[in-house]
Parts: sequence; structure tokens; C-alpha cells
Amino acid sequence: MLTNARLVFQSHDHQRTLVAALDQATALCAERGVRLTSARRTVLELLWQSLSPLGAYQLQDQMSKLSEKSIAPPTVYRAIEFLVEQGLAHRIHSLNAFIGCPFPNSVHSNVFMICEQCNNVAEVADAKINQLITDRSETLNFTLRSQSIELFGICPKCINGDNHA
Amino acid sequence: MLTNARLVFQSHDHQRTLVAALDQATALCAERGVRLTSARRTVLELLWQSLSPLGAYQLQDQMSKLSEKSIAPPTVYRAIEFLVEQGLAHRIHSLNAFIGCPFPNSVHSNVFMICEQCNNVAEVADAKINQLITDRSETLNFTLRSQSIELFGICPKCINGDNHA
DNA sequence: ATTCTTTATGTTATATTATAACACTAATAT
DNA sequence: ATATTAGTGTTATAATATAACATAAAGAAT
Repeated sequence: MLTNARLVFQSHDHQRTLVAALDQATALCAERGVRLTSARRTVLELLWQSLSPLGAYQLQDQMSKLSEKSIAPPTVYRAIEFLVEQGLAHRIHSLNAFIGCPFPNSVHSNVFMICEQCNNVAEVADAKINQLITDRSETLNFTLRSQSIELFGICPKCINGDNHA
Repeated sequence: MLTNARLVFQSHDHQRTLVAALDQATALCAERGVRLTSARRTVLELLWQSLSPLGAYQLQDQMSKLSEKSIAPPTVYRAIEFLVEQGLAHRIHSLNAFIGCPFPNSVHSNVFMICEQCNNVAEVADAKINQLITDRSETLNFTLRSQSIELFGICPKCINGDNHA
């Protein structure tokens, strides 16, 4: 089970994670011949800087402040669209919000564990769950293309009361 | 594996399903001492009559036509809220739409298989998937409360080209 | 280097989804 | 019959998302 739960649900060197994620994204885009433009990079940075998913209008606010000019929604949505297409970010449907993907190279379709108290989200890549879902789809002759698995609950930090975020 | 995939993905006696669902809902509400009011009943009927999930504003249109007066969004959203709370309907987050639940008595948290071609949705209650998710959550000390599992793909009808819906 | 072409962004307007707040009505309980 | 609670009507507006078209910037071809 590949997971970033430890990262997300516990303290870690955030700046380092962010830099690593951006480096990886840069490399990945170069490889694919797609452009990680300034707007896209900024959105990715903001997503990584945030512990919890950000909505499009939160991103808009932060981008507007950073660039000291007003950014319009389409700019944000386009950047998000790109990042999601490239697997660098995910949409959390239940929250209408977005997070940076900790496994951009992975083909796995992942599971999101969403803390209803602190709003942090951990992404877990679980081969067994994916296998089971694939099996069930085949049994029912359903041609699986993609999936969205969102789990709601309370994260270990919040349960232990040691979440001072 | 409990499933309504056969119902949804193949032809069936739709009117009969609808009546059964409403009877069951009536009984369930009586049992629980909650009121299946006219607005709520209408929304449930509309959800059941539809093969694919309906959005709030589609429901609004249909309710307005049925009642020959203009129904406002809050009325629709309140009815939906009630039905979802009672487990009589589900929200499909990825579609911002709602469907009637074929297993209103079940405690299972279910899996939705969404056809990207015909928009039909099948609901599958799979104990193994639920068990695995419970296990994973425990391993990571995540206190699971609820879940949303949405699978996207092509349903058997559409694959076979025999979907004349 | 210059032009062509493609890709990305800016801008305005608007569509779509959802809820807040308050008035009113209907059902149930006492 | 009245009080209480639950549900609905109504208006306004918040929050999320996209369409359409103009402009600009990057990369490719000559």
C-alpha cells in the first residue's frame, strides 16, 4: 500500500516536500513535452503549500494577491484542468476542491481520506482495492475507465487531539 | 455482492420497480416516524422514474410542470436533503446529481458505476470492498465515517450497442 | 530573423449549483 | 383549542463553473 498518509497526517518537512513536488512536476512536463507555465506552476505551488484541498476561488484569491493583479476564474480553472489532466493534481468531488498529487508518476487510481475536522486529505494508493474494483467491474461487464474514491472521517491527528494546525 | 446492475443496465419492469420503491419508502418512513410529504414523495418518484441521476434543477423543472406552479430551488434541495438523510436517495458527487437508492434498508455504503455514454448509474453493494476500505482506514488510524465511491466507464448496454434509451 | 501556427492567457459575461433568511402554513402533541 | 414543531413558500444571493471572443506568447518553419 503506497500512501502519503504519514506525510499528511503527521508533521513533516513541508518546504522540502513542496520543492520535491515541483521538481518532479517540472521533469514530468519536460518529458511529456507539455508546458508548466507560470500560472500552472503557481497553482501547483499553492496546492502543495496547503495542507487541505483548495477551491478554485481560494486559488483565485491567493493568485491575485501573489501577482498583485486580479486573476479571473477561467485562468484558475484552466490551470487546474491542465494539472488534473497531467495527474499532478486531483479534484475532490465531494468538496469541489483540489489537491496536489503526491504520486504524479503513478498510474494508480487513488483513495482519498478526508478529515472532516481539520479538512486535511491523505491520498492512498491501494493495489488491492483497485484490483477488487477492477474485478467487480469485469463481473458486471462494466468497462472501467476511471474512479473517484473519497472516504470521510477523522484523521489520527484530530483523534489524538494533537492537531494544532 | 448485492447489486442492482442488472436492473439498471438491462431492461426491466420499470413501473413495478417504482411502485415497490415507493411502498418501501413509505413503510420505512412510517417505521422511523418521519414524514414522507408530498414534495419529498414527488422527488423520490422522479428520481425513480429516471434511469439516470437528476440534478436539482432538472427536478425543479419536472416538479414545476407536475404541480403546474413554479417550485423554487430550496423546496427541491430540502426534499433531496431529507431523502439522502433517510438513505432513500444518494448524491453522486461527480455529477452534482441524485438517484433513488435501490437498497434503502441496507447499511452498506455503496459503489456507483456511472456510464459515461448513457449516463445510467448502477449501484453495487460490495461487502469485500467495504471490508477492505475499513481495514485500510484502521491501519492508518483513520476513523471512517462515510464514503463515496464512483466508478466511471461504459455500461454493458452501451458496449453491446443495444442501448436504445 | 520573420512569419506562421499553435498554445496559452486575459476579459467579459453568464450559466449552473446551492443556501441564507424570513414569512407562512400544516401537522402533531398537549 | 392552543402550543409547538416541522415543513414549505418566497426572495435574494452566494458559490462554483464555463462560453465566447480578443490578445499575447511560445515554438516551428522558412
